Amino acid sequence: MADTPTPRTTAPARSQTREDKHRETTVRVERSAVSLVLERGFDNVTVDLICSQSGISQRTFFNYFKTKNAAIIGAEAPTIDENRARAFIAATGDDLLPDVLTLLSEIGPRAGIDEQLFTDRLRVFGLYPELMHEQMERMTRVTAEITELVYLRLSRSAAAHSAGDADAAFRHGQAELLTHAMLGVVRYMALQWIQGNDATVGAGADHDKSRVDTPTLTESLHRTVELLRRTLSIPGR
Amino acid sequence: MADTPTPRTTAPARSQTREDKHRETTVRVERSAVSLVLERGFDNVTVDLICSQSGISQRTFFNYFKTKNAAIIGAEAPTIDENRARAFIAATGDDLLPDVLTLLSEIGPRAGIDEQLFTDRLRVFGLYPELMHEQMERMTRVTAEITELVYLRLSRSAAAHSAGDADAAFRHGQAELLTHAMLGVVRYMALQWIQGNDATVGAGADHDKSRVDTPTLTESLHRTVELLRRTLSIPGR
DNA sequence: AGGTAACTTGCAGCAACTGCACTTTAGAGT
DNA sequence: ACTCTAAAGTGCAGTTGCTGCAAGTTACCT
Repeated sequence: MADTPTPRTTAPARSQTREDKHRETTVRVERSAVSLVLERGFDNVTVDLICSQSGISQRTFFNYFKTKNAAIIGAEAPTIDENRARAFIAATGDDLLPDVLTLLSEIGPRAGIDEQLFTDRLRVFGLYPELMHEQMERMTRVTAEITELVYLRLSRSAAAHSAGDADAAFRHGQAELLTHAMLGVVRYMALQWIQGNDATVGAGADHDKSRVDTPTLTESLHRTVELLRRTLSIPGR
Repeated sequence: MADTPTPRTTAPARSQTREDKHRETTVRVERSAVSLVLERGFDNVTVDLICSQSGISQRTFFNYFKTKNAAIIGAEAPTIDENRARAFIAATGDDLLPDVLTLLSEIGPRAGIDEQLFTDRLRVFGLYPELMHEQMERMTRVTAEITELVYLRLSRSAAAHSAGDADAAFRHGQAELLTHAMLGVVRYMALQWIQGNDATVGAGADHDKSRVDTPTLTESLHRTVELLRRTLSIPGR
């Protein structure tokens, strides 16, 4: 993404460039939205409330976010990191499943995201499943891209012994199927993770807002992959 | 719920029992909604329009359906058929994957549904993915039940050589994971199917509303299972 | 300093949805 | 057949999410 290409002619240490301001208000509003939902419940939070809390007009709110929910679950549309995508295709063909999972789980939590906001949002997801579903739905928007990547990877590892059109079509089907199945697994992971987080939150007293032992994405990823491996060996016997 | 236990004292061939009427108007409104969306586009169909078309007041509409979308995608909450559930658990442990898939794909299209309405709705799903997502989301509501069933099935086939608590927990994890993964596969199937249907619809002229060669649920199910089998043998090598 | 385009905002309005109070009607008892 | 009651249908008023338009305000460039 190259965060600040600064195409401006003069690019000194300006105090408040336009984009900075935009990002700033975006996160400010999102924080307001999330914390308001947490403390008053979804139904008792109106857009107007979020607005006054964030110091913007309602009209501006809807310039920033398409919907009220978008402010809560996050404005940024989930996308795939170019580099990771490249790495994914280039990797050796053996550990496909875990690789796909990794790729998928990395489109959710974006890089430089506000830590507090992130965990709060997670708690919101735990409380209001519909919102999480919406988030998952947004993730499925990139299904096509993922499928393409999986297809490329499959083609790479199979290049040696098959190159017919039929095979290509077949592999495309595989890619699609695999992607959807793995998306389901990601959903499982997300649920597990949220549950785990909720538990630790519940266990620790209110004052303990410091970092508890969050299971780490990589950890639960490994666990899931292992479980998946052991599970999938069953049906074929 | 044993569809017509008729707890009434007098249960002769009454012309229009209360429930009959309710079901009747329900389907009437749903038909109006779906066909209106098809001919005018989602955004150009208001609840008021659907109401006047169906001869009910708006207030009544919202007594029948929770939301506008509910009228379009169908009011009936997807549930699992008791008998099928029983059969699923009782089945031999070998063909788990296809069985789960079958079970899942049968919670969508309900038994005695209006044929025309069904296919029209499918076309709507093709046109407006958000609606299909909503439908899928409703399906995921029964995740817990499915998971339980899968768990029971797993336990049955594994009963011989393991009964520890740890094993039970493990199997529960498996069940959950499997359910979510298979839900993803169902999503894949649904998409494939809709695509196929759209194609045939596009090919046939407008007047040809008779039954074309719809791929049949069982057919595409078999194909999917086969593909799944062949695909899953890859990652483990 | 001045100008232009982007950002912000108020306002007016539509559509989804809800609570409340009232009428209508189906179904049970007599 | 008549009544009585509870359920179902309806009108109305109000809230909330969201949009278009026409201004005002601000940032940035020359």
